[in-house]
Amino acid sequence: METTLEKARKDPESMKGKILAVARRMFGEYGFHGTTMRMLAKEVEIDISTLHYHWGEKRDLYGAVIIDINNDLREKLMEVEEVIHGRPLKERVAIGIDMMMDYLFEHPEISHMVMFRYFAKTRHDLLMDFRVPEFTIEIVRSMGLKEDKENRPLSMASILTVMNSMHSFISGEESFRHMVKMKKKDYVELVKKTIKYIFIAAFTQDEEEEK
Amino acid sequence: METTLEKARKDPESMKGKILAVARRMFGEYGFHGTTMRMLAKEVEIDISTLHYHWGEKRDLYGAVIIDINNDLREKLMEVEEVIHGRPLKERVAIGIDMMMDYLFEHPEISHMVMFRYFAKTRHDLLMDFRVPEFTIEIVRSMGLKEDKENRPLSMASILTVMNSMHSFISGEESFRHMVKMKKKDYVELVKKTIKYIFIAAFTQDEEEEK
DNA sequence: TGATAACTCCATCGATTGATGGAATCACAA
DNA sequence: TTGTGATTCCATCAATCGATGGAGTTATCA
Repeated sequence: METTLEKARKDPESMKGKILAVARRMFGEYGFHGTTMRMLAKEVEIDISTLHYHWGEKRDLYGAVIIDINNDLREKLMEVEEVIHGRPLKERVAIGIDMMMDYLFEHPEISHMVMFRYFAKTRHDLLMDFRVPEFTIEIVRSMGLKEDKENRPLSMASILTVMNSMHSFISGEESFRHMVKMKKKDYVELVKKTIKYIFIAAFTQDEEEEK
Repeated sequence: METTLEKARKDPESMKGKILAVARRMFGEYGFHGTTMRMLAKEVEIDISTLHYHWGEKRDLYGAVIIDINNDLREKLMEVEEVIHGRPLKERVAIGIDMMMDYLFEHPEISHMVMFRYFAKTRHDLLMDFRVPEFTIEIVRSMGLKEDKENRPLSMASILTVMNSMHSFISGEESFRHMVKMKKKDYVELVKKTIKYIFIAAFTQDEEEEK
């Protein structure tokens, strides 16, 4: 049976699709409690009961948003992996960062949602998680970092650090861009440059030492 | 005249002080909309109207929390600066990270609140900001990073990256610790080790090249 | 001791929240 | 056209939200 989420993903122009898109954006900006069903309804220009008709209760819609973003992230990561496969480490890091940053800047609600899930609690238990553990391990493998028992935690934590740094600059753009007084385009370039500046040096330091 | 916040900071055992401490923790965990006045009252074991008696309306209390945390952060940064002053770059970075991580792990609500202010919006306008721009510039100066017109944005963005990485691992401990399957103590050590592994290499790469 | 201020809680308010029943409308196959 | 299911909206609900008035209690000091 086709689920509501599958319908919404297949046809973004449908009512279910429109609602899902708005929910991604609003839940990302205001969080679960900060977003009201009436805000969502008003944004889609429908009645609040139409919202419930399509998606059931609030937490179901929120859960659908998380699953939806999980799917998007997985697709993107696989795409990145195909491109960087076989290249030298320095290139793998640089290309991976560039591709992910371009993608996340186009879909900032992904970073917003990920940050919210990591760092905020909800009054009710919403037991739906991003698949970050699996993703992290896959990236460690894809990047060819050390996976022996000794170094595996360091590798995983390093990947988490670079992912979090990306999400931070995307999600916190409003705060940080004002801070460096830049226009959108320059901010994007600065952030990409900075993250590559930091993490290429970090990830290649062992290779450099061996030379 | 002594403000309510000053009283609360001066005497943490007073009712105002207790409320402020609980508010820091709860607002940090659940955010502005996720925290209700009744939750706070219940946690302090007082009536909700006693809450209003001491702190006025909700956004005033929230604002006091932000100012309070700003004060704490400023004090800590000055303390770090005193310690690292005059040491070589590699030591400045290592000590700075160690001191800040120890401090933030002791007061995780600081990281929670900072993350919330960066990445989440509220339905109402709460125009109170952390003094991150000033702090960032001070750290760039304290660390002795390049401040010429060419490199200043990169230096600021790099400091933002390391600060955000620290806050991320503190605030996201619940998510990330489960991911690496570690006990608290080991997690703390892993995170400190990882951040130093990454950022010492990053911040000293220009020096290394010059050699 | 008595007067005053500071404090705490009970009861309650109006506004907003998530959610639903049912009538009206639409799309479309028979 | 007619009938049927899908869709949309109006009206409304109970629950919860932030906030307040006022009575009762405690602390302070002359």
